[in-house]
Order: sequence, then structure tokens, then C-alpha cells
Amino acid sequence: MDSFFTQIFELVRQIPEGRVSTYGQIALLSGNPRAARAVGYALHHAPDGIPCHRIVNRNGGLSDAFLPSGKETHRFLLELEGIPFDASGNVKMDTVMWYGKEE
DNA sequence: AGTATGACATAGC
DNA sequence: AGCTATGCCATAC
Repeated sequence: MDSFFTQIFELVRQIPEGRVSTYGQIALLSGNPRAARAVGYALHHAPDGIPCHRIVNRNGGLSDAFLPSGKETHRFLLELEGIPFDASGNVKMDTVMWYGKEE
């Protein structure tokens, strides 16, 4: 069993393209529904190959402190993935929210 | 071993 | 509707 971080990475890796998930959801899949914070911490340590841009907060918006790329780049990447945005500028969680590998 | 911090979440004001 | 405060979990120092 790897550290939580690894679990988070694995879960994020499993997120299908055009789909996004929330920290809380990932935490839940990790077995720690209250570890949303730890998830964010893990993603901060996330190595290459981890589509961290597919991880959004429960508001459907990106975190206020994403990588130096900035939220703008984030939104761009998400758009490239085919992720629809709401008029509010947030991802349409109801449409691309990934509830787990069950799809 | 204890304290401090953090890419969240929820409730209250 | 936006901001502040508190809670929870795991990691780092």
C-alpha cells in the first residue's frame, strides 16, 4: 500500500478525458471522504503524468492557487479536453463530474 | 513526537 | 452574495 499521495495519483490518472472530479470525490475514492485537503496536498506533490487540471474544487472552479500556469491555462486545458464550462465560468459539474471509475 | 501548513468543504455572518 | 471562521485529513519541518 502506497501513501495516500500515490492513491490520489492513481485515481486522478483513471479520470477519463473530458471528465473532471473534485478533491472531495477523489478523497472519497481514496477512502478518506474528509481528506479533501490531503488530496490537494497530494496533487501539489503530483509528479508528471497526473492530469491535475482535471481536478477542480466542489464549486467546479479551479483552485485559487493552482500551479504557476494559472487558472487561465487551466481553463484552456479543460476546454481542450472537451470540458464544457458554465456561464459562471465554472466547469459543468453536472455534465462532466466523474464519480469514479464506474463511470 | 508535536506543531504548522495546505491545490478543500461547510456553516455562519 | 461575498467574506470569515471552523473542521478534517495527511504531509512536512
